[in-house]
Amino acid sequence: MGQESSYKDKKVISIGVVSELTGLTERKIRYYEEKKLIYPERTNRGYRKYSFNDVERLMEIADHREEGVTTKEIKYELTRKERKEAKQKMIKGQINARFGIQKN
Amino acid sequence: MGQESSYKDKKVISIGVVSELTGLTERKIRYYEEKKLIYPERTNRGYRKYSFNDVERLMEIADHREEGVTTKEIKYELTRKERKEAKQKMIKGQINARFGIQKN
DNA sequence: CGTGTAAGGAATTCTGACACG
DNA sequence: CGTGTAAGGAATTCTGACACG
Repeated sequence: MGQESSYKDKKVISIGVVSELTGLTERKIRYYEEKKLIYPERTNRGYRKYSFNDVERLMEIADHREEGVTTKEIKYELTRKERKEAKQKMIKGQINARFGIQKN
Repeated sequence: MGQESSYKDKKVISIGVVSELTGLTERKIRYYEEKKLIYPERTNRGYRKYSFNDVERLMEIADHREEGVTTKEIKYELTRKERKEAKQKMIKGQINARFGIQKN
């Protein structure tokens, strides 16, 4: 429970497949990286690798772009959203620490 | 609940990445496919694509091979295991159909 | 049977740049 | 600013085959 993210976060998808999955051109995907909206990893040889989370994020980005939202604004939104989620996670951690299942 | 498999089953990983993930050579991975131990999909251009499930399966195969189990025997084991899981799933489905949450 | 390897070709991905607006 | 495209090179993947055992 609460740790089913292992697959969703693993960076293993090539840009070509991400392009198919999202409908975005590779050019756009690379551009959003340049603008720090997304952070793929790299293989030894420098090929980009994305996670399913990245794919979802790219689809959100695409939706916003279609509505005319600039990359800068999208970045702001995305960052805000992340802070919020990180906070939720932390609170949950604190609760578990006091009332949750003991680890030993 | 019970349908978190979407990522695990999606075929999106190239053979090169699968090779890194499993430690198997591409030759071996292709051979296991030839022997029907695994069923990757293909991109438009014919490149193999694997799921995380396939990766796990390959690691099981690797373990068995290390112990000297032949591909034929492994295939038998894997098939048996699948039948078992399919059965569980079906039973669960029947229970839900009678006592589970209504769909309409 | 299971796996390595060299072979040749086709498709992928990468970067930096010019273009348009 | 956001995206297309042509450019040249490097790395990936594919198949069929020969090798060994």
